[in-house]
Amino acid sequence: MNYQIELRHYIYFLAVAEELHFRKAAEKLFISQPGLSTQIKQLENLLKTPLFLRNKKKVQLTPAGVYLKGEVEFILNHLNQTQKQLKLIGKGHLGEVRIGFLGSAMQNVVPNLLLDLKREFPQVHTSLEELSNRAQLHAIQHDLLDLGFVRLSRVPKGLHIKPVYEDTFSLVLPEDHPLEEHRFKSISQLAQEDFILFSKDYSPLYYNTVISICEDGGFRPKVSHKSVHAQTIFKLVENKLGIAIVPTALQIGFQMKVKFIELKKIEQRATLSMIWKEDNRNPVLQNCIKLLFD
Amino acid sequence: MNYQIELRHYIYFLAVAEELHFRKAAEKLFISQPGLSTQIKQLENLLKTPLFLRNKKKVQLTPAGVYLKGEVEFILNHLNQTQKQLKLIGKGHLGEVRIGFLGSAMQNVVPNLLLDLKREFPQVHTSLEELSNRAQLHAIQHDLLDLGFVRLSRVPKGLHIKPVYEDTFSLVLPEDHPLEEHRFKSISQLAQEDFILFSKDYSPLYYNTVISICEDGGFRPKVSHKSVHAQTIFKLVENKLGIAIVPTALQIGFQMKVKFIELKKIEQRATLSMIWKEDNRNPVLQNCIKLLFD
DNA sequence: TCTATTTGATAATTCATAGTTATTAATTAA
DNA sequence: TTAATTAATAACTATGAATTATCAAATAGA
Repeated sequence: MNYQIELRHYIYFLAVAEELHFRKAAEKLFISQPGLSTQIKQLENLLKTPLFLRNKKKVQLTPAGVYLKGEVEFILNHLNQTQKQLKLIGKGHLGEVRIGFLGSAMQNVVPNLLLDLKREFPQVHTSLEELSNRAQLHAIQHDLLDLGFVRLSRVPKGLHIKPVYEDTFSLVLPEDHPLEEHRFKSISQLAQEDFILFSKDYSPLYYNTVISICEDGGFRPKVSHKSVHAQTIFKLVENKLGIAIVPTALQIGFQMKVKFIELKKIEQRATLSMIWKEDNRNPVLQNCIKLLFD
Repeated sequence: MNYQIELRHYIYFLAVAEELHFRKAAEKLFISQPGLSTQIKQLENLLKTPLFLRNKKKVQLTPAGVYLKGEVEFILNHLNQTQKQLKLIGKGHLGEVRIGFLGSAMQNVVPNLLLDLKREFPQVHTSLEELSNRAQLHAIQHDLLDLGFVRLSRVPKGLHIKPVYEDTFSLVLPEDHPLEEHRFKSISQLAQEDFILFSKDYSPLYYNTVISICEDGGFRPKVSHKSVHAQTIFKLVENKLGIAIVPTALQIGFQMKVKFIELKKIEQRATLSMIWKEDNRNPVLQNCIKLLFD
């Protein structure tokens, strides 16, 4: 007499409480009547409370039995519901992804992903945070983030990286700059200008790419300012403190007195990549990755 | 592979989820480690969802596991409470309510409720526990508590909140403090004093209210100490380590060398609210709620 | 009153499986 | 490299759930 109450006891109890008849309840449970009788008696012993009054020809619930019936119904329901939810979570149809991104990813890739997610898995929550490349790396490695959108060519061990979007670069010039789009031939025309760039720290890949675009044009750019915000860079250009080269996607969504000249012929591209941790087991993440490659 | 999930599985799961270590969990359960391993694996098969990530030296919960842990905590607590209630009913008592409260509720609201309960339902048992706002929220959500008395303005989904008592605030000053009640005009007279407050963690609403009382008086209070016990706060004031602002009800029942000045003109009030879970099934709880609103 | 029938409980038995011990493979730390 | 520690696997043991067979008590019909 040293055992434990199990769900079996409650399930059997509920059957008897519903049928008020041991043989019928046993049939419904596909077990024999004596087995049921002993299990119910066991339950009563374990709870130290009689649940049924049986006077040989009539079975009825005690007040304690009535109370327990209600509770058992509730608990078994709750357990069922829990199991259903659990399966959804396991399949990634229910849950949360935490996404980090560079400002320039917000023009295009991230909003599309969010729309697709909403459509396919309406039960999935997303949390979004604009972060630098470096901050995203750190957050992903420390499990503060599931998915990042960065401009990097390589990534530390343990992380995956996959390019998702390639963009040309565009020149950013003050509106009244003498150089017009139809007269633009080569980057070398800008050898004497001051350049404003995203800081090397914010995105080393971007930084080096811009430098190499200029070097391919035969000069080393004079860098006058560095910034981490597109807004700031455009403002500086507007005020004629220099010119800039940025991923083309960035020009959407800003109202500034600047003009853009897309560098179509230049082979360097701004590559936006998706990064995540190899052993991240968030099932929602797997669905995000699938969504982005179908 | 045709068996059923039993409570045993959930109890074992919870132990592993808490320890994140199979051997230690097995010890706590007084069973062998291999037995535990097979039961957990069985549970995962039955639920068709992995609950743990085990890479031989580290055990951690999957998102599904995290969810299940919360649910299992709730269900096991609920079952425990049901068994307790059942025994009381079996003995002819009506049941039990478990009440949590902030210290300041003990001066007034809670004792009255207890007296009313005793008069109307002498068969009902009560268990009382002094807890912080946060601890009460947690306990109510996990069915460790039926009713809480807190100072909060809002409450998570699934819980009900109802204000039960509004109190003015009072200044607490050392007995020989130069400021006398009849010469008190405005809180701004105290701009230079050090303040002792209940810690923000204990009751964020209280904390912010006191800060805003001072800011309405035109200054930002210097906070020198924080505490979670009225006793301690009064002792600190007595020893001239600062002054305090507390709900007026608190002054009853302490013998200290401090004086109180009620802030009658100040619009902020200390609101004590009652909270409970929407789907709490304790029948006695409904009676408590009725008692407090008649 | 005497059967016949139906109820839940008891007794003896069987058998499924929870839990055991012994061992292994993988990982980390020294 | 070795030593120590982890969780998983394999073979087994023994607990106790469930079975069959039976009983005693209650009801209903003749």
